[in-house]
Amino acid sequence: MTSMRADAVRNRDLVLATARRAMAEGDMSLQLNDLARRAGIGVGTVYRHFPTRRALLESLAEPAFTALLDDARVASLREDAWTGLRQILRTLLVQQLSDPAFTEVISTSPALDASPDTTSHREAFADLAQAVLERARQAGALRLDLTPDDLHHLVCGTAFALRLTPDPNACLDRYLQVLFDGIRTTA
Amino acid sequence: MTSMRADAVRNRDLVLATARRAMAEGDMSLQLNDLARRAGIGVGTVYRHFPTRRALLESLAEPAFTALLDDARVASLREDAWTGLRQILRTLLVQQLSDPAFTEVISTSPALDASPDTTSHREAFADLAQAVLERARQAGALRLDLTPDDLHHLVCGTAFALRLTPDPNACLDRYLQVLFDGIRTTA
DNA sequence: CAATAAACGGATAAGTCATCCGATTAGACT
DNA sequence: AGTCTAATCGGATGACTTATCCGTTTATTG
Repeated sequence: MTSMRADAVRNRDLVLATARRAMAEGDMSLQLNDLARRAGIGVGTVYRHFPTRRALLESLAEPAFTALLDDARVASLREDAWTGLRQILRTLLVQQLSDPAFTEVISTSPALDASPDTTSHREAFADLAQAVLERARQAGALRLDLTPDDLHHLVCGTAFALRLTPDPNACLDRYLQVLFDGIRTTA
Repeated sequence: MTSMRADAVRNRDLVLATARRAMAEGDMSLQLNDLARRAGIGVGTVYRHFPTRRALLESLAEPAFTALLDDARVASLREDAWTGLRQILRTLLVQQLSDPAFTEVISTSPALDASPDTTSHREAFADLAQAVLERARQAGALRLDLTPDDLHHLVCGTAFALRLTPDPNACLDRYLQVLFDGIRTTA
């Protein structure tokens, strides 16, 4: 079994924790040198664990992805496909509002150099979303000209709109409603 | 009359042209040092005309703003307020798809250090939009819980969604329709 | 407790940002 | 045309950020 050395694990977690703290303080720059200094470890160590800003982002987004998947699994089992779809859309918005790293990962085309974890999370979610979407379509009232990708883009767009807002959480359900009404078939 | 020196005007235009060329080539970084080199003028000259990346962006966005205003004036005079509103929303999307600088300016809260031109353009547009919105509301069928700002955010969100797309122009009218249906009153 | 592969850390080369100020020049005035 | 001067120019430069490399240290294994 090829496991990581204890100090490596410790330092990796330390970087992640420091990065989260920095983001919570409003510093989105995620400068790896700066994180190293803040975490009290060497720059080389940080760069070894996270060769790029992007790699760090994906690791930061990991828990949000897990939460999203858990939620989507529940949602996909709901009796009413529309309710399930709504729940998934809402969770996507909520996660984006609460986690900038997740936002950046989910709002970007799957990168070629993405971590295996990120890729598999994306695929797992895409499958769940597609299933719910399919059921919702069969239940009627979903626009015919919307692909799963379209919906993905539109949700990210709605999250973007919310971020422009002075109080995103206050606007969440209103904007979600606009999106939701928009993806119904027009009479 | 306090006019600019001829060489100053020339160099300013040169920087703008160089920046546009760079953006057309897909380089969004707008590094002022780099632009200076490309334009064949001194760094100091570039920084004098455009102290920040933001100032440059606003100048680049100027023509798009003018086009938007021209269009909005026409739209606001239309018989049918809904048609006018739709036209304005569409133009906002089209301009954002064709001009990244405009996109960045319009998708941002009015900055305190914004140029007078940008500020007055924004205000003029806000007035026109508000008027059309008001008429559309009276014509019925517009959600009651949407402020002009909400609509602004949602349009920028839709533009963001379009940018995630492989072929934004192909999706434009589809996504616009989703937005448009979303802002109607639900039955 | 040695052996060693893995991980550490920080000096540093390369690249970017933005300012400052001596040199230059456009435009006004004679 | 020639002179003056305030406006503009340009690039050397210092501060800052990025990312690598490699000698040193340490966790793990038997």
